[in-house]
Order: sequence, then C-alpha cells, then structure tokens
Amino acid sequence: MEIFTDIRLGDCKEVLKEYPDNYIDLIITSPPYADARKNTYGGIHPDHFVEWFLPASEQFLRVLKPTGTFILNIKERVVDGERHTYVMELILAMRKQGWLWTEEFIWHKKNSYPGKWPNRFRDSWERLIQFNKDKKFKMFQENVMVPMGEWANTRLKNLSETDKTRDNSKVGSGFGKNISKWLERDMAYPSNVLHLATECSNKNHSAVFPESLPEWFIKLFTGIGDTVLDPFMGSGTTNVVAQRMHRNSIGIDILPEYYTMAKEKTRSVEYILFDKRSTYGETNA
Amino acid sequence: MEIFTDIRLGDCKEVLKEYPDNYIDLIITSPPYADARKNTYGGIHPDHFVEWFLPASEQFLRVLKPTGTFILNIKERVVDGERHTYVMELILAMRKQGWLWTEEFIWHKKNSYPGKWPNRFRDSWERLIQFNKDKKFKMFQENVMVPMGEWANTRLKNLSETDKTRDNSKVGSGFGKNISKWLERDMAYPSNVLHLATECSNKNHSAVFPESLPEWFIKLFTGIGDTVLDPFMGSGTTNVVAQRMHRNSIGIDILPEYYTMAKEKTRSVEYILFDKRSTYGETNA
DNA sequence: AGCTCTTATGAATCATTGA
DNA sequence: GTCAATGATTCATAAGAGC
Repeated sequence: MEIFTDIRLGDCKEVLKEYPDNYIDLIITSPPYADARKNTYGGIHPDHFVEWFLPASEQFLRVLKPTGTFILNIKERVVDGERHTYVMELILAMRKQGWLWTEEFIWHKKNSYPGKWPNRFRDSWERLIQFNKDKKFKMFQENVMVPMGEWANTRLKNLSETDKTRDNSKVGSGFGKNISKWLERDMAYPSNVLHLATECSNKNHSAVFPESLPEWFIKLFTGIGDTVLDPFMGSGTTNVVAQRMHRNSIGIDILPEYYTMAKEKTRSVEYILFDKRSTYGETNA
Repeated sequence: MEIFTDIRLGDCKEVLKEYPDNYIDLIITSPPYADARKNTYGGIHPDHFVEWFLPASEQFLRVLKPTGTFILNIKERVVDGERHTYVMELILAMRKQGWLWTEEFIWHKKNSYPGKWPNRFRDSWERLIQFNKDKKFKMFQENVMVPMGEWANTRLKNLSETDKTRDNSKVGSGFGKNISKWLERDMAYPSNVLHLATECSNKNHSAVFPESLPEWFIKLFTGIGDTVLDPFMGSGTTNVVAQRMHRNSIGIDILPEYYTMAKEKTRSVEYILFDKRSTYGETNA
C-alpha cells in the first residue's frame, strides 16, 4: 500500500482551503502557545489568542470527516500571577463554531521543568482537548490497551477473591465466564490521564512533543491508510510517526526552517524504512 | 490551645451572613456536582449550576481573609456525549466577581472504578481549582514536601561530586552554602498534580473525598489555630481532618442527615483524641 | 551484552534591572 | 510608569560514557 506525506509551507488556514471537505481522519496539533515562543513565532498575545485561532479551527472543522477527531494540546500560561483564561474561552468559542467538546485528557509530564516560586509549584500537566464533529466517531480502544502492571496485581487479586467465590456459586453462568475473562486478561483499557515524559533531546525545535503522544492518538483514532493532519507541525514529529505507522499525513508550518526540517525528517524516515525493508527482505521473504 | 469546630445546618449562602468579613484562612469544598446527586441534593441542572453557585461564592469572597485561599474540587459531567461547560463558565463568572484564578491542580484518582464505554475511557482525574482574593497569599510549601525516593540518593551523591569541586573553588562564597543545603536535603517540592486514591469506605456519603485531600491543602495553606471552612461539608471529612490538625473549622450542610453525621463524627474524634491523650499521658508524661 | 554512573536539558516563573 | 531583557531557582528523564 502506498501512503503519502505532504509537508507544506504556509499559513494553515490558507493552505487547508486547497483540501476537500470531510477528508481528514485525525487532526492532532500543538499550536504556538500564546506568548510562549515570541522568538520563533512572533508571539500571539494571550488576549488575542482566540481570535487568532478561530479562523484556523473553522478550516479544521470543514476538512475533518464526521467520524474524525481533533486533539488539541495546549496549556494556559501564568499572566500577572493568574492562569490566563484563553483556553476556556477558546473551548466556548469553538463550541459555537459547531465543535463538540467530547473529552479532556490530561498529559502528566513526569519530568516537568524545575523551579521554585513563592506562590506556586512546578507545572507538570497539559491539556489534550478532544473535539468532534459528531457524537459518533471512530475509536479503536483495543489498540491502546496497556499491560496491567502492579495495578493489576493488587487490584485483580482483590477483585478475584470476591468474584471467584461468586464464580464458584454460579458455575456455568454467563457471569462466571465474564469473571474468568477478567482474570485471564493481562491488558487493561487506559484512563484519560497519560503519563509521558517530555523529550530531552532535539534541541533544534522549541516545542518538543514526545513521539509517544501522537503515536497514542493515531493508534486510538485511526487505522492503517487513514489520513492525519498536523496544521502547526513544527519539526514534523506527528508526520514522522504517522509515516512509520503507515498513515497518510499532512503537515503545515508557516516557518521555512520548520518546513525544511520536517521535509528532511520525513524523507530520511522513508529511506530508513526502505533500507530496513530491503535488508529484512533478504532474510525473511 | 482551644480550637472550635462549628457544624451548622442550613444553606451556606445564608448561614455565612452571620460571619464577619476577612475571617477564614482556607475554604475547601466539593459542591454537589451538577445533576450528579439528584437523590440527595435535589439535583442542580448543569445549565443552572453557575447561577446557583455565584451567590454562595460571593459570600466566600467576603468571609475569606485577603491572605486566604479557596480550593474548589469539581469536575464537569458528560451531558449528551459532551463534557458540559459549567465549570469553565463558573471560573469566568467568578473572576468577574473579583476572584483571582491562581492555579488548577489535577487530582489523579489512581484507583478510579474500571469500566468500558464505546466513546471514552475511565475518568480518572478531577479539578482542584485555586482561587485567591489577592496575589499575595499565605503558602507553607515546606509543609507538603515529599521524599525524593531511592533514586534521589544516587543522584544526590552524583551531584555532590561535581558540585563539591565547584564548592572548593569558591570557598567562602554564598554559592558554597547553597550546595551544602542541597546535599542535606532528601525532600523535594511537589508539583501541581496530586496522586491520591479515592476512599472506598464511607458509603453513607455520596461525594467521597479522601482525607488526604483536605489534609494536603490544610497543611499547605494554614497554620495551627487558623480557621477552615467547608460550606458543602457532606459527612464532615474536612472538619474531622481540621480538628485532628488543630485548626478551627466551620462546616455547613443543608441536609439534616449530613448535619447529624458530621456532628457525630467531629464529636467522636474529640473523644478519641481525649482518650488517646489520657492513655499516652500515663506512660509518657 | 547488560549494568551503573554522569550529564545535559525541557512549551517555567518570578524578581530585578535597564531602557 | 510601562515594557523588555536577565538571572536565580532546581526535578526527572534519557542519552552517552564507563566497566
């Protein structure tokens, strides 16, 4: 199967006009946080973040399939001792635009930036806000099941003691079967809290997002051959991961440096995959 | 030192009118979630939650000291497949009332109940929203420091080798003193993500809140002899904890069952403490 | 190969200084 | 006075070095 990786230079709200309606399966992105990257993106002021973002999200709504999902990674900054309200205002405004606010995942950043301040602790979480066009959307929960670690040992033991008794007393019933399924299972569905470390390498890019983050959502919301969009791609992490997972992808960024970097990274992955395929092909096929 | 525990029956926005301005050091509460406890509290519809809450928060703002803090434990419900927006609307409305939205802590509920739904995973976090009256407020960060763990031992040893060199080269400087402080430390400041298990006992109360939750915030934001308020006390967990920690406390609930239960629990704690004191007194003093 | 040990650094925040 | 730049603070992770 052929898949494509479109790396585009330009403003996403303009570039996306070239794409048809209901075309994308998953949009996942981390826009430049308000005022956070003044040096690289020119600095959107927190007070103007919503009006800046809405024309883009309007295009996202148009190109997304009705069964598709939009995951927005964002966190409000502290401004003058308070958390700014632009994220909440954005969610309210996007609902008026027609989006459904389905869920909010928490990304717990285990290795958050150190520091000590008189009024607050280290900020070690970010929002992963899920929007949809329709109440019915694609979700492949079984693809992101996690091994039951210690959690299982303590929790399942407790459950099993009570339930095994009931199991014995109801031998042959459907209930018993359910319990045994539970016991045999060594994988569990995750919750809406993700524990991932930020990546410490990759000095080139100012907004590093660990590969496991897009990977998780691509597994959860798309199948092979589906199409993923990152409208603020930065160095193209999402596209690299999508390519590796055999998903089509589109990445857009307004900065030439990022465009070049992402082009480079996705190309090199192609080569690597090609090399591996040929190497492995000799021994396996 | 004498401390008091006031358990009151009534509507908090009315009862609080009896208390003076700038009187409370910490307000911590978990209001009846919109529509979540229809059977016990009469069910506030999500669409009317904000207008229902604002008269109460106005009183909270009045009775709180300028150096005090208000911690609101809340999570939006899923209504018709979407997360409802009443929490965000409440934050925006409370800021207009004069509150500062200082921070949002995440309570990660490690043992949230397992379950499976077609469109979402287990909800294993809640918001702990911090509001203040003033940018300058009391905070005793050192009271909630956490052990650094095994890993810290190795790391600190490693650091010391590098830093001792620097120390030697700058003998007598303030820098050297800093390093020695580092070496002696085995505790680290926490972040804004709290990992607590929910309590599974206490089936009587419909909004169970583990004792460690009020305990953490009482340690962080109050000293001995300060006054804590829980305006939707439920079974009185906050007051029991405050009493045990030698803080004055006020608990208010509109339901006679909770009033009675909280009266009972705070009284029995008094007795237990008294018993312990007399018993231990014989052997120790 | 598998360990342990070492080092660099990540979407941070606040107070102070300078323009 | 307002706004921008600089310095101080200090935790968890992974990549790299060493054995």
